Amino acid sequence: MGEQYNHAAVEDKWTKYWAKNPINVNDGKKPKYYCLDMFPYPSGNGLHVGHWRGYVISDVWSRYKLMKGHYLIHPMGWDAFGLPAENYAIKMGIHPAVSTAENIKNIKRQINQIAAIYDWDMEVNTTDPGFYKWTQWIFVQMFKKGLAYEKEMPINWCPSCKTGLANEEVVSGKCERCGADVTKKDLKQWMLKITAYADRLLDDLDKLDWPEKVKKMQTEWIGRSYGAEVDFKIDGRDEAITVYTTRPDTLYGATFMVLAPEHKLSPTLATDETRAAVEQYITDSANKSNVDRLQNKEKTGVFTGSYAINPMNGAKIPIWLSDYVLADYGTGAIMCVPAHDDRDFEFAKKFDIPIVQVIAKDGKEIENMEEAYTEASGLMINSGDWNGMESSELKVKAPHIIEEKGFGHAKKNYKLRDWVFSRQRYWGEPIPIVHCPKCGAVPVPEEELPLTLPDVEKYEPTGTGESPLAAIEEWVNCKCPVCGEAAKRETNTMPQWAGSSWYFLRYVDNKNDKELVDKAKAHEYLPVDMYIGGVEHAVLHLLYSRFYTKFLYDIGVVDFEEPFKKLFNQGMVTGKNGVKMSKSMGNVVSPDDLVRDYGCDSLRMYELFVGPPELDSEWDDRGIDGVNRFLNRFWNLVMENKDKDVAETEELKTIRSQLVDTITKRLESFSLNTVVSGFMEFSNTLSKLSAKGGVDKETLKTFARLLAPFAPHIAEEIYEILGGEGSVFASGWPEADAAALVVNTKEIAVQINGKMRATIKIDVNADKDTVISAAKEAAGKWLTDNIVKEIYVPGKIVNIVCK
RNA sequence: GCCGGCAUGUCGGAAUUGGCAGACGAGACAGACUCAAAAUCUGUUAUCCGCAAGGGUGUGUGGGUUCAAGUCCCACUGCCGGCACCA
Repeated sequence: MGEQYNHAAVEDKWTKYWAKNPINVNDGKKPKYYCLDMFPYPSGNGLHVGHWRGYVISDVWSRYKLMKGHYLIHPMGWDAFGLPAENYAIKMGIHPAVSTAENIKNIKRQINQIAAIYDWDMEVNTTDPGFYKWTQWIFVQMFKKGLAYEKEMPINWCPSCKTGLANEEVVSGKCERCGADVTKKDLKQWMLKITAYADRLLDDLDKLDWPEKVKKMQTEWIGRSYGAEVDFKIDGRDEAITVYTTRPDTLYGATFMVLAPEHKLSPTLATDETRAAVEQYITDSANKSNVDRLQNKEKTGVFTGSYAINPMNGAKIPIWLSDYVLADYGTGAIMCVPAHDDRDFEFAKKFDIPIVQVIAKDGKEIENMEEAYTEASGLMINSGDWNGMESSELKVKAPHIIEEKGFGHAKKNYKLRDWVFSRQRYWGEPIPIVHCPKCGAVPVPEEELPLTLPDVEKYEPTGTGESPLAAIEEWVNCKCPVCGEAAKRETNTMPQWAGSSWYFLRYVDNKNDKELVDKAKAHEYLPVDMYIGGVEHAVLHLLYSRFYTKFLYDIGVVDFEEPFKKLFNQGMVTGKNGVKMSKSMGNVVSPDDLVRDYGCDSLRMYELFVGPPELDSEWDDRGIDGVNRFLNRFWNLVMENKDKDVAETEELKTIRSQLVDTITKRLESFSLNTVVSGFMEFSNTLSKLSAKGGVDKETLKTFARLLAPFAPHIAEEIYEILGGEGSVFASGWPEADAAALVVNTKEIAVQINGKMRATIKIDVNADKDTVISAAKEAAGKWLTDNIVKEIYVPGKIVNIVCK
């Protein structure tokens, strides 16, 4: 037997070789393949084995594409703005730029241990002024197109972080980052009008090769619905309350209305008798945090004392206030049809409001209604001239009827809301806007970008809602770019999402200071062919990136509308019992020691072998011994056979082709865990053949080539030992010999009455009678004289049914 | 509550999509090598009955379709993730 495999020496040798002889080169002829990882936030904790897994998956896929003859775009960068660096600065007094740079250094070291073929010439960092110049530039373009606007609105306020939060950052009423209960605060906020793109964001999902799950989540997040806006006159006043409804067909059944307490008409509806109660209810709702409002399932409400007129039948219906109506969806007011809506039904029952059924169930009116009838099908009743119409048809026609009658119109609505884009924080891109007393909000001229983030003494949020930047007078005070008069800079910064919404465009032209990206380069290398990352970004990051790309398409920066053609979500790696790896749980496994003890190749393969890549997997350190033993066994197999000059037999040729076929199929279907087990199986088979007579070099070489994307170092070494020319990655992806894959004999199972009783060897081309009689012979003792049925599925199975 | 996903040996997980359940690996047990241990190699390892040959049972639960069900259908249970009164 040859020398033992020394992973440290071999891995070091090939790391140096690749540095001198790059394997991913653009000769201008190869088709490009852009494989992108979701870039990391450079946390001080470094990477754990879960982060590693995503990068290994993308590297295996990239190397496979490389061997298939592509030029790879496989870049890496840093999403480095954000709260943790700032909080660390507050705690330790270290500038975020300093701690971030340190963290990047450490994580880059860890990423290099993976031996992924990232092109570091393409590296980007969202905190680099040369990068955020363009993040700011995009904002200015959006401002010019009216997509960035200021709005005074009640925003979510985290009293602990002392900062505003986007709706998306509030998780069940609590701050996404610190877990504190979120309250509300009125602040002037920069907003991005993502809702202007709602239809395109929804409709274009069809074009994407993404997991259905993610598409569905985005669809629901956008939440498009079709209905009508209807005006209800307030009794005794000239004003009307406009409501949005998806069920205009049930208009005759509207027996009351409910307004959100925040609705601007709410305070005006109170009468002398109800004023105290109404004002109390409005105050209470305003003070309630989102948590209380959500936890209290029991509906609350107060009658205003005012009435509205149902425009269809002229009925006087009471107007109520309740916090189950949301101020910021639809019009903040609803018409209530208790007979056909669960929530309205519950409310009507509780407050004893009449219930009028307008759609017949099974052709009849329901006696003693106990729950709302929510089906949109059935004939209309109690509905004047609509009686007898089919409700599902009326639902479509009603908006037009209403429009003709002049008290409403058809309307589309979305759950998607505009994006709150300002943060009262230091560590983010300054929003490039100047507030001039005369000219209003004016963008910083493009030639003055980047508007760099100044140094501050104190990073703490001010607690008043202002950013720490507000304290730097010489930065805040400036001249208006339009009129030249004294003006003040915007002091809010952008959210972390700003940079990550477009970074993938910058990789291919990361040093360009004239344009965000050169058009020719963007056309040549983009869009991204494969995007790999965690499912936690299914909605926000992926939706924002799609929005940005569509906007940049509209202003002619790029010539494609969707950034990511294919998406793969890898599962999480958890600790024992599926517990998420976290510092506080003390179950974080660092890859560093494993790389040192077992080598990069072993860890790469174990990251894949631990479970199906798309599912969560429990990490168990002991499992890595299995793949490590496999690599050593394969090494020993090569050592045994390298000088033997074994002739290629038919059997070996068949095994070789099966190996290529199996690995390629599993790899193509992203079943990376079974690729690894496939390697083990074939290695075991070859070991047995080696003991008998030996294994030919061509087979071992093919094995090494297939192994290369997974365990690149050992594959290179073995390929070289076996006399391969140059890098194994230049050898192309092996092809299976179709002729050798054809098998003539096969062992199949024989079932009697569905129970497996024997196996027989058959000629795959044998006819049914031949196979059946062979089966009868093999399983004769189970047969009776009364044979009911004989089934032969060619090449698969025999089943004989007898009584 | 709604929408997804999952459920297979002691453990992680396979099963060509309806065709021999438990591949591959971990762990455990036994043996070889060794003064000894580690490493390595060989074997056993779902479960029940049986000395054995052999047979029965078995993929969360209950039913169904089928020659044949881990896989399809119906009902249910448990766990994980997402959304949370969206009119």
